[in-house]
Amino acid sequence: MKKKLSIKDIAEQLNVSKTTVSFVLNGKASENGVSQAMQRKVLSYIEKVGYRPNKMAQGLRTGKSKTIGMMVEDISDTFFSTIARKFEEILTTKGYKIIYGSTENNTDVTKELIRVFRNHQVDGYIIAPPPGIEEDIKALIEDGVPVIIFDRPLTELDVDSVLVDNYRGAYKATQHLLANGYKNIVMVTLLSEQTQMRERERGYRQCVEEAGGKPAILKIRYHEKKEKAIADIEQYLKNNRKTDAVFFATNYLAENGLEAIANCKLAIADRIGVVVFDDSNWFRLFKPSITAISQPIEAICTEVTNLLMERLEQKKEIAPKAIVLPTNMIIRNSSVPVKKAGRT
Amino acid sequence: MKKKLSIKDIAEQLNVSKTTVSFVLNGKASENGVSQAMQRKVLSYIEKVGYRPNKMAQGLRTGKSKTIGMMVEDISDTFFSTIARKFEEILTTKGYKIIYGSTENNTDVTKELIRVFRNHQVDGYIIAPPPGIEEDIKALIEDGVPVIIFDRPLTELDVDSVLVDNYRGAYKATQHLLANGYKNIVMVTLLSEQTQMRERERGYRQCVEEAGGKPAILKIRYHEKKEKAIADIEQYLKNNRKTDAVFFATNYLAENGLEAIANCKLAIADRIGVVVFDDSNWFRLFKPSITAISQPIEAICTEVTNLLMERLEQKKEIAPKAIVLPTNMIIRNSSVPVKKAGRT
DNA sequence: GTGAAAGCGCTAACAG
DNA sequence: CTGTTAGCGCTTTCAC
Repeated sequence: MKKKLSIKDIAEQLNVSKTTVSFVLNGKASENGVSQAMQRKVLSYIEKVGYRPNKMAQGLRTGKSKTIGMMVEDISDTFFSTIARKFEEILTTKGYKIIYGSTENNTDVTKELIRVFRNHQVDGYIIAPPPGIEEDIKALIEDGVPVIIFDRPLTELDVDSVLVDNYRGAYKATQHLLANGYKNIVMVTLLSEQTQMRERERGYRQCVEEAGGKPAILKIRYHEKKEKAIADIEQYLKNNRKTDAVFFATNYLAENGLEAIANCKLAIADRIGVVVFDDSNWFRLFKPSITAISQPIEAICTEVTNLLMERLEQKKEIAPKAIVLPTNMIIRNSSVPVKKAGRT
Repeated sequence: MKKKLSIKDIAEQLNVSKTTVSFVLNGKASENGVSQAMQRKVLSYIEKVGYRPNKMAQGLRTGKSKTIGMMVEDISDTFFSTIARKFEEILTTKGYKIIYGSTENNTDVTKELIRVFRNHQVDGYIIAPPPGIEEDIKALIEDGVPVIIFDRPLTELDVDSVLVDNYRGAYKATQHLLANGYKNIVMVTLLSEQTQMRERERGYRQCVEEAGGKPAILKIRYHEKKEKAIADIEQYLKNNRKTDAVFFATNYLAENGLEAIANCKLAIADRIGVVVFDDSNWFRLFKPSITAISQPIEAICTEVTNLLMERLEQKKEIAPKAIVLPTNMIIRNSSVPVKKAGRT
C-alpha cells in the first residue's frame, strides 16, 4: 500500500515549510513573495511524486468541498441524465465534482437529501424542486449557500432559477394541432401539483378556449402502473370517439399513450394527431414520426452553471435572477394529416 | 446565517465531554459504558437541535468519506443512468452518496477521474472501465481500495467484476434470426476495442459460422456523426441487396440504423429482420416492434453493490469474484417475418 | 462511567 | 521572503 504523502512530507523533502508549499499549491505564492525559483522547485517536485492535496483536510479547513449537490426527480430519466452529463462537463472544468440524489418528487426525500448534502459540505445546490420544499430552500439561501433552481419554479421565493416557458410551449403545441385541422384535442397529463405541469395545462386550456373549444384533460397518477395507465388512456379514447388529437404533457406519458393508441388501432396523424412535450431521440424513427416540444437542454445547463459560478465566486450580494427559456417545436409527421401535407 | 453547531457545542450545552457525545453518535456508547440515561439525554438533545456531524471532519479523522465514486462511459446513456439510479437507491440505504464521472471511454480522462476521486477520498469505486486502464486499477487495488468493475471485463486483472454474457447474448440473437429464416445477417457494431463489443462480435461470428454462413460486419466509429453513420449503413444496405437481417450491437447504433433502413424503404421483419443488443422502452412501440437482447440491470446492480459492500465491510482478504449474468432475449416483431408467424 | 488530549492534513495569520 | 503555529470538527487512546 503506497503511503499517501501529505504536504508535510513534501515540505520535509524539500527542506521548506508547509506554508511555502501550500502557497505554491494555491497560487498564492507570488502574492506572498515566494521566489520564482522556489515555486518551480516545489511544482516540479509535486509533479514528480504525484502529490495531490487531501480534499477532506482542505474542506475541513476552508469549509469548501468543491462538490456540488444535484437533486433531480429521477436521475434515470433521459431529460435529467442528459442534463447531469452537461453539468458534469461544465463543472469539471471549474474543478467541481457532482454528487447527486433523486428526489422522487417527494418533499421528505428531498429534505433528507438536503441534510445529507449539507453534512457533506457541498458548496452549491442545483435543484429541480418538488412541491413544498420552499422553506428548506429558503433556509439554505439564508445561510448563504448558493442554490440554483431549474425545471420547476418555486413561487414566492426569490431565488436564482432557470425555467422553460411551459405555458407557451403547450400553447404552441395546441395551436399547431388546431391549425392542422384537429378539433377535439385531449391533453394527457400528470395528476400532479408540479408547477411546470400546471403551466403546460394552462397553455393548452388557454389556446383551446381562445379557439372556442372546450378543454378535455385526462390525468394519470404519477407512479401509476404501466398497464393501468395504458388502460385508462385506451378507455378514454374509446369513450370519446370524437377525439382526434392527443397532446401528451410528458415523454413518459407518451410512452404509455402511444401504446394505447396502437391498441385502439387509431392511425396516428390521419385519425389522431399526436404532439409530445419533451423530445426523444427515438421520435424521428417512429412511423409516423412524432412531433415534439423540445426543451433547450444545452441552454438550460449553461444558464444554470453560469448562475451557480457567479454565486460561488461572488462575495457581494447579488439579486436572484429568474431566467425563462423558450421551447422549440419540432414538427414531424404525427401532427400533420397526410391528406393535407406529409408523407408517413 | 444559522451557526452550524459542532460536537463541542453539544458537549458544552449538555455539560458532558465530546467523547461521550461522540460515543453515543457512533453507537459505541454501551460498549464504552455510557449510561442509558446519558445516551437518551444526548440523543434527544441532538434530535432537538438537529445536529449532524460534519462529514469533512469525520472523513479527515477516519479516512472514510462515505461516498462512492462511479465511473461510466457516459451518464446520459439510458443504460448507465438507469444503473446510476439503482446504485443510488441501494447505496443510500447504506449511508453512502455517489459522486460520478463520465469516462468517455477514454483512458486519460479516466486516469484523471481516478485521481480526483482519490483526492476526494472516496471509499470505493464502481467502474465501467475503458481500455488500457488496468495499471491504474491495479494500483487502486494494491492500495486496498475496494473496486468493482462492471459492464466491461478487465482481462489479466484479478478484480471483482459483474458482467453480462455478451457472447451468448449475441449468439442467441443470431441464432434466433437464422431460425426465423434470415440467411444473410449483417452485424453493425462499433469500431472499438471494448471487450464487450468484441464478445458480441465473437458470438455473432461463431453462430453464423456454425450455420455454414460467412459473417458480415459493418463497423461504425464511436463518436461518428449521426449523418455519416446513417449514410454508411444505408450504403451497405444498398450495396448488399441480399442482406436480409441486421443485428445491431448497441442501442445507439440501432438509432441510426433504423433510420437507414427506413431511408432504404426496406420493410422491417419481412424484407429485413432486426435485433438490437440492449433494450429500450420505446422498442415495443415501434411498428413493427423491435426484438432486443436485454441486460439484467436489476441483477447487475444488486451484484455490484453486494460485492462492494462486502469489500467495504470486510477487513480480511477475500478473493475477487467474477460474476457473469445471462442476457434475456425479448422477441418482438422485427425478427419474425409475418408470413411465418407474427402480426406487425 | 467519563473526560483530556492528541492528531488526521491543510490553510493562513503572524513572526521573524 | 520563509517558517511557526493555531486551529477546522471529529475519533479514540488512555488516564482518572
